[in-house]
Amino acid sequence: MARMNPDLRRESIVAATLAVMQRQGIAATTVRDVATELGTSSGLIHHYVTSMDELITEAFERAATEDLERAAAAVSGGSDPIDRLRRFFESYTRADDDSGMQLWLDAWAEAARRPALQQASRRLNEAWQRLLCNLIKDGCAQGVMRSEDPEGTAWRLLSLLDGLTLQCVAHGDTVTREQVMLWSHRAAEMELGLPQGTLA
Amino acid sequence: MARMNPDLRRESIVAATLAVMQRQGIAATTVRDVATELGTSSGLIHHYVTSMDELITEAFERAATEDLERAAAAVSGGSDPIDRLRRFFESYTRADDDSGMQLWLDAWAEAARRPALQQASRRLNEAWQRLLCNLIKDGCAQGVMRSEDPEGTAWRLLSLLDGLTLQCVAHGDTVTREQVMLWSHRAAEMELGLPQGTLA
DNA sequence: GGAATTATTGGACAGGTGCGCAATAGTGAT
DNA sequence: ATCACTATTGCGCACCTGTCCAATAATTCC
Repeated sequence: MARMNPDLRRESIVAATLAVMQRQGIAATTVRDVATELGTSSGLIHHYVTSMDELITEAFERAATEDLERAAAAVSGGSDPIDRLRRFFESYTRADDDSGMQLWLDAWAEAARRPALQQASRRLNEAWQRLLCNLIKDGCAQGVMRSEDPEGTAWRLLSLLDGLTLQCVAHGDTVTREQVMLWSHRAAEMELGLPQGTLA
Repeated sequence: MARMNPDLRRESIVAATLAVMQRQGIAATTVRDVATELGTSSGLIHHYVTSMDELITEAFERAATEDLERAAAAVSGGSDPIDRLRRFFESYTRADDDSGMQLWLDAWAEAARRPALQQASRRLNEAWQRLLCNLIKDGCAQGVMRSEDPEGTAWRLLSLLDGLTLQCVAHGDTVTREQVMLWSHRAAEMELGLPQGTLA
């Protein structure tokens, strides 16, 4: 393989790791698979990374951070709090792609056994909650939403979304994507004192 | 190891597998670990079981089925629908033990890659939903609960519980057990038209 | 140009994996 | 007491795992 700028090489290794993780799952991702994905030797991976655990954590962190930033960007483009909330739900339930949620399922399951991964997973989950929570606080300040406990409201809406989406991704069709959308919209309307159908 | 009745031996193998799974996680459960747990040789396991996948699926199915039956028994001991619903929540959030939920996290993550496990996980998830759904229908028929869509209500309450409990188990304390209890109670009261505090 | 640096290779290492199989040792029937 | 039966053993097989390291090749600096 052609010699490459160290920073770019590191990038490409993380990207390849992520691709393998999404295809095979976190637990089944090996150094050799990453090397093959990249078209290089396995020794090269360890020249840039001290352990497999570190690499996996970094790849997960990268993917989850990008998803979060994409959502934050979509939200901040909204014209008002209601519109921003609508955009939040849209970017959370990306109908075209299960692999993002599958990665989260893997991370939650592995968290108990991989401290570094747990830390990353926890930090990013809290960041999602904060994004939603700030959005709600804004809506309350502007008088278009009502919530006695924005922190709790954010956790409840996020957990409902997680629980419902989980059913879609893990089991196929116990719950449909349309139901996830409809039900989480209605829950948000109830929680925030919005007229039914506001988010539809 | 002493010779044993084949049926009992099979039982003991599944039980040992479950113990290892709860300690180390589904993905990290090996034939040799099960044999050691049991105090026998690894060859014996394969004399009763054709593949490791089959064994793991069977052990998960066993554990989840027992949990479900325990919950069903607790529920059916309730004096009226409200009491039964209270018992449902109590048996779902067993504060003393994370290992049950950890097993579900593992199962949901592995489901996409292990068809047999997916089938079991899905079937048992649906059975939990049915237990709750029947409880709600009963309550509606007796006029003490209100729900336009018991099926959907059951999925929403279950998913909220899953999403919240997931945070407890995977991340430690992003959400506390008290919050899981309080918030799921309140959600049920809202969904079913019960006065606030009915389930406390 | 030559020299120093370092990205990259490919294989060695110790250990772990599921599975299969001949040999052994209990058990119950005759 | 001898038989057929089978539960149980313990090891062998081929393969996979993360990690390490000497050798090689490409690059940069002087």
